[in-house]
Amino acid sequence: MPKRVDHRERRALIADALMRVAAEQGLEAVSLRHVAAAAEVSPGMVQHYFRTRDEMMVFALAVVRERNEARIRRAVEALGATPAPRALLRAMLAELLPLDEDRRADGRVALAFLAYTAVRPAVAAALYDETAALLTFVAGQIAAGSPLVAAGRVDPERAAVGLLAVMEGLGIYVLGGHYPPETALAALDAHLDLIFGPEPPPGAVSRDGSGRRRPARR
Amino acid sequence: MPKRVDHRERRALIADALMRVAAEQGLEAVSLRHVAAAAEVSPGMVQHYFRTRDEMMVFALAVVRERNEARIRRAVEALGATPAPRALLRAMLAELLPLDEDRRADGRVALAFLAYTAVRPAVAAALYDETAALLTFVAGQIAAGSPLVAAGRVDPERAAVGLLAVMEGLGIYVLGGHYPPETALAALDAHLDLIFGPEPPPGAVSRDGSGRRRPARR
DNA sequence: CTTTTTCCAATACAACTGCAATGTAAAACG
DNA sequence: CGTTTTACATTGCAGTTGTATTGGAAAAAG
Repeated sequence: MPKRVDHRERRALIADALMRVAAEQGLEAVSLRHVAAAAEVSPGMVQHYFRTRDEMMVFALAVVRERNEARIRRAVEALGATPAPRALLRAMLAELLPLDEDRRADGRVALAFLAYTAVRPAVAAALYDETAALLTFVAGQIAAGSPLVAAGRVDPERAAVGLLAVMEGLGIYVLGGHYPPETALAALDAHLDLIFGPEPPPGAVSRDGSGRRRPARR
Repeated sequence: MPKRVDHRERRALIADALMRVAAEQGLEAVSLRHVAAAAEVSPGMVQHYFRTRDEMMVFALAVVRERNEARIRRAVEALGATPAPRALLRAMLAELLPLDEDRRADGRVALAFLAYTAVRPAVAAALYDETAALLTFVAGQIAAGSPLVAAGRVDPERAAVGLLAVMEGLGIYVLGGHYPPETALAALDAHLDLIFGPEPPPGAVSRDGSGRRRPARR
């Protein structure tokens, strides 16, 4: 056997360059030569690891998903064991919002892929599982943490759909520059207020570390 | 003066073809020749009315905005005079969701433009005003219609941001095929339930024609 | 009629695209 | 050592892109 290189490392290097190109100029600018230039390698090398452009796209989409997953995991683990459901959800969803430049860049790519998969149903299927998994997790947290569920005022699954939609929508508005990050966070907290109901009466012990109930205006 | 044709009509014809191309194959497939073929005219004619591709894009973006605006207007006017705020919002937002094939097609184009403008900040500014106007309108309806506002449990502006985000996010999930339309509608209704609070006690007259509180599961 | 102005068609061109084919260097194996 | 297999680099090619240019047809104005 001849010269051996770490295949995964090379692909990661290229995918990284691809992400930069896509974040800066959009997915339509992702071409063999552009990516090669961004990665500072020869076009031939890119072609060696990705025989076709579609192959590159599929891999890049997987990278986007992995990054999101890693973000979620990190945010959740940072909370320690047995965090309060509301704090958990808040940390998780806030982590997925494009609140700094890194996440903005990833968000632009993710948005581009959303549009990309909208006209390529075959590729879109790769995203179903992620959403479904996230959905049942969020629904579980709501069911476990919101007193309004027992009162029959909140349906966990429907609320989870809405909560994820809020996150997604806020992300898009922030990416588009319609809202500043603080507004998005405020809206997210307000929505969590709605789902988890008013604060318990004074005297009760609150284990919720995140949700001050009336943050300063704007 | 020579041969005279209706300039606006021609541009509308071309824009219509452009929308079809964009809806079926994505914005990146929108080229002079593709659009010309879809409109069944010569490429030269397209070039005569849109000297550059960017000019075409800008016009198409305006078309998308106009269609949305027209949809909103129609939905609102269909409710007659002085509709209940909640019913008004529900009709408006439901109209903006991609629930049938026409709206799905428009939605795909709108989504593509979202990604498009995300890497072209100059063009994105055209969308600010629309969101801002919609936002203040929605906030006003919430302030006028939700008893929770007076109780200090709901901040109209924040709730409006969240409500629009829910709509946007649900639209994206539906477009991506993650949820069927009914799930999106159910989540929208559930969210309106949260904002507008529980139904008034029996005996009070409800003028809300749309929001049954517990629609059948799935 | 002629002139003038608009509408549009056709063509040309340089730049780019994805992809295939070919060539070369080097490292592991026998 | 040589052989073989992998890793890349280079080049070529057909197709598409946006845009400029050119030319002609047709209609209104004189």
